[in-house]
Amino acid sequence: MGASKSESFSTEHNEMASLFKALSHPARIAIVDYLLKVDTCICGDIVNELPLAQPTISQHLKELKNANIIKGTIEGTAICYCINPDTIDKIENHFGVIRHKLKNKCC
Amino acid sequence: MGASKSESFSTEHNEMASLFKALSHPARIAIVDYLLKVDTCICGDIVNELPLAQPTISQHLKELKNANIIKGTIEGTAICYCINPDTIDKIENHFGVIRHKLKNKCC
DNA sequence: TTATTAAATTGCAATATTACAATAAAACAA
DNA sequence: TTGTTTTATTGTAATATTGCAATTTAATAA
Repeated sequence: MGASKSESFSTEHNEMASLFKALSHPARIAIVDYLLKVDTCICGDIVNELPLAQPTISQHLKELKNANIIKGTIEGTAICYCINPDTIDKIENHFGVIRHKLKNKCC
Repeated sequence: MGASKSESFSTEHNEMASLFKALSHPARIAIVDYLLKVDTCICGDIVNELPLAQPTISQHLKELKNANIIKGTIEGTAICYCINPDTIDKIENHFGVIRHKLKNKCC
């Protein structure tokens, strides 16, 4: 068909897939990387940093926000985006579990 | 347009995005999960485990293989798939770096 | 050789994603 | 109020992904 059969999979599997989908575009990886580089949380200049138009950046930010990977705080006219450490921990932990399960295996 | 402007981003950013894209579908998360559950590396019954047709599973396995998340070994008529620990380490390390960089920040 | 079994490939339809021009909305300044 | 700045939304075109029936390939067995 074309639509992914998400209803056939567990909530857990769908949630992890959604998190990874949010990170599955180089622009969104670059945005996360940029947010880590900038000391102050002042944002909006992400548009100046990346070679994409403002609506495109806005769309990518929305997806990162929906996935809880970043948070946005309104500061006057601007919006201050920053990374949500909880979600980073969640993903890192997922791989920690995988690595742990792998320990008892050969291949 | 529609195509992602991957040439505008660094190799590093594109590589990480590719890894996450490979994990951005619940069926592929479920495959990885299943490979972790099964003691012996005997595979092919992934098709019996998941509610998807054989060609669809084959396609998902191909994507996981291309991303180096799993490896396939030919065993007679069957193919034995298993997880590539190196790639898991690589991804986990990526989040380790992020978490480390986050330590020196507030939000 | 002819089955049989397991997995990959092809072709196609349905749906999703990406990118951006144009526009709108929201907050503030003059 | 009118302007300015910043971000979001809408609409649309190009491209990518998903899923599967039908078929093919590859390895082995009879």
